[in-house]
Amino acid sequence: GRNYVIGDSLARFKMMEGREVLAPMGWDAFGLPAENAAIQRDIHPATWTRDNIARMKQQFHRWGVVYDWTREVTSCEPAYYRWTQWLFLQLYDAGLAYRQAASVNWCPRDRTVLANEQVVDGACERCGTPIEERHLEQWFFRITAFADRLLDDLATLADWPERVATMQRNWIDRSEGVELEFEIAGTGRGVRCFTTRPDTVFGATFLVLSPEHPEVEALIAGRAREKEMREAVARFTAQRLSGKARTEPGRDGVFLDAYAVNPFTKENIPIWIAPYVLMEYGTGAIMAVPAHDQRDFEFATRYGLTIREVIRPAGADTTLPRSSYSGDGTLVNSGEYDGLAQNEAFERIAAAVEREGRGKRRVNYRLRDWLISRQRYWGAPIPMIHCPACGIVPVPEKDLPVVLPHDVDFRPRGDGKSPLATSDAFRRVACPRCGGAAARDTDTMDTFVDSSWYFLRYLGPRDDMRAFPRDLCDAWLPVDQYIGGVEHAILHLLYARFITKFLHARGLISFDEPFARLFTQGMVCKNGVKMSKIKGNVVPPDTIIEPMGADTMRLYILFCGPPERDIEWNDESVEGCYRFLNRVWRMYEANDSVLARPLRGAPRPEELTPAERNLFRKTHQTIARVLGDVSDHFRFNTAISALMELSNAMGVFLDAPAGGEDGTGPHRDDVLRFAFDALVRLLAPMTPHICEELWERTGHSGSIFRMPMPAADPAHARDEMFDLVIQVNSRIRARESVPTGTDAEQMKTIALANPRIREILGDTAPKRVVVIQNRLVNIVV
RNA sequence: GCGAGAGUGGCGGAACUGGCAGACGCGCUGGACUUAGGAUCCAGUGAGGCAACUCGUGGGGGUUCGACUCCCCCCUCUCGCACCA
Repeated sequence: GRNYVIGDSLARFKMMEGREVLAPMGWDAFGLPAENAAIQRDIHPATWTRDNIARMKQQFHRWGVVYDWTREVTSCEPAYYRWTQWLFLQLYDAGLAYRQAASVNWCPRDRTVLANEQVVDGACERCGTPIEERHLEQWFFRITAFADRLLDDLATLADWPERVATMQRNWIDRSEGVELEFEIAGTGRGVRCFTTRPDTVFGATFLVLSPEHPEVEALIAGRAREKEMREAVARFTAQRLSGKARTEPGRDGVFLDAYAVNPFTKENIPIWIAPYVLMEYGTGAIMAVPAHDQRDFEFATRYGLTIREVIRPAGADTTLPRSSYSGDGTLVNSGEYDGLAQNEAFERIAAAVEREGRGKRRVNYRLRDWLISRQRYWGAPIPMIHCPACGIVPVPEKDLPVVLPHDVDFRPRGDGKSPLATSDAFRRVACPRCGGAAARDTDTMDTFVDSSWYFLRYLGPRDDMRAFPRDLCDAWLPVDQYIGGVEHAILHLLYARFITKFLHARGLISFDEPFARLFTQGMVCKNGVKMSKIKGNVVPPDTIIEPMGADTMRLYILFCGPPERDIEWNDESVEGCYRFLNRVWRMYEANDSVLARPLRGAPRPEELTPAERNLFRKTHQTIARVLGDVSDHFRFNTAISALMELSNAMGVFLDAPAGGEDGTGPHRDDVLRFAFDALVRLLAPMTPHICEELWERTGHSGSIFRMPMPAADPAHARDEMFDLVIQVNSRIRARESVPTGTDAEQMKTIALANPRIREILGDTAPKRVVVIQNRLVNIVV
């Protein structure tokens, strides 16, 4: 709920600052969590989802969180997913949606495939079940075509948290290098290796292939140690599937009794297989340079393979290193390249490789294409048709949406097929191309497809002619302020960026990033752990709202810490917020005869008594602080403490006698009205209910949220006097009240004349006197 | 291992550009009003001395008249990535 409270308070605040605010809400309603919950309760996912939406809407209402409900979108409604399907067709048309047999992540419990991004530590992100590997035909989106732009444009997202940008950078993980072919001695075949360090090629003293590398079979077959080698391959594969290889990185390996030729040294170098080389990355084979790669070094050490130093750090004359060296240096033992700086050698060797046709420069990414098909019921059907005559045929745009049938056995099956496959009514279709009998694709799309474009739909939520109105999107988007949790750092936020870039590249929108500013709020914890239903440590909002009101809950959430940090829930601190709101209310009640009439014209400071001027000034100071804290940095916590200070100052003011030295004068009521008016307006975005009520009771008509924020006048916020701190050798020895703006020379005189200071100094002459205007004097002796 | 963030009273947290450390709130102590207080109000509240003063922002160095803030080294915690060639 923290997310919504921050967002709502900010939206209300920006409105009162005079901004045009669009705060919409949508339901990412398809997907596994809803579907699993529904299956568990034996009800239809549609029913479960509808009830949940109703419940959450009611929650928002109770919290005082308002959205523009005329723009509500729901991803599981045909009116929405029709356009998700349209998006699929756009990608297909552009050649960016393709079907491929691939070894995929299969969750045996959810009975579906998962995207790489949804696999955490070898287990299903949702249910924690270890994933299995399956070989299936699946739909992919070619996100890798945008890898460079997704990576490079992170630099333009200045208002994104560094943390999130870094996570995306790591995820995409671009590396530049060379793909180089090594000939297998005596066969005429070759093995291609990707390396980011072509400059170390003279130090490549062996090759390592992934156990799944296609060349392995040919190398093993018919060899003397064939049986031993096959067993090793099986063992390595088992290790990888069990996830052991991830958690216990080892340096196991087996020599294949075969050699390759290093194209630069012309030596025969042994070929090994080892599980530390991954088939999924690069070419599934590496040239091992033990002197300059720690993994290769450990491997070579274990099996007694040659370690040849080819990069020497400046100023050092090491021979064989005790560990690998991956830093800068110049080349040695590298023939004609000896003496070159490492980066120079990179270029020269890469050029030589290309010239001689042994390979080419290449860029590799860790990012893989996005696997989007799911063998589950609760999702948008993939708008494709399989025709025995024509092959794969897209559903014509005019036939969208492909409606998800309601009456289907929606439980997942174990055979790798979608529940939709059981529905003949759904599956059977005439081929749009030849008219013959054909079958619909029965998989559904990953929910992250639904949520990758929803922000466009907010500009035309009921439009049934197009997915989004371009003119409005160009005017309003990208989203000015996105507020969410870090958990979306790579999944949702990367996909949404990809789709936006795709639509931009296709000329359908004129911006190419979806979210200009991103704010990731911290988690709410209790007893040190994240509040979650699974942990069972959730404080139900109603236990706060029932006795103390929604405003108290909102205020506490905003007050208890900076919004980007995690907060620790504390029941007792909540009551402090409740007390504050009660104090404000009682202050109104005790002065209702004064406050019932609104202020007409701000008080003029020159007509006020000192006590009145104090409160008047404090009010201006508070306005400045609150506007500054909230507007730029969402620092509601310090804004609220400023408002508490103002309320405390008003308490003191109300206790002041009429007349006299410290008393109030004829303008008392106006000063009080001015302060109370500011307090209520500044507080309103955070605690809307009580402030709206107070606004009405203090003689105003119309909603407070149609009113502007009060403005701070720096001239009126300025303190008349300040505490001059007098230090001797940087230790505070005295202080004196002095008019603001007293010049440096005067400050020095005052400090040196201070009796306490004279006593301390005696007849020692100051060596130096440091004066900081409006702050302090430091006398160095 | 790599990357990001954090470390301040009993607790959550303040401190602008290097200038009064601990704002604001919680808790605690004492008092007032009360049949009562878990309501409200007042006072106090970093530690030691109980005065003058001294010590205090994870630890150790440094720069400076002056460091929570800047620089170097180290420790701890949280999060993310992790055999990416």
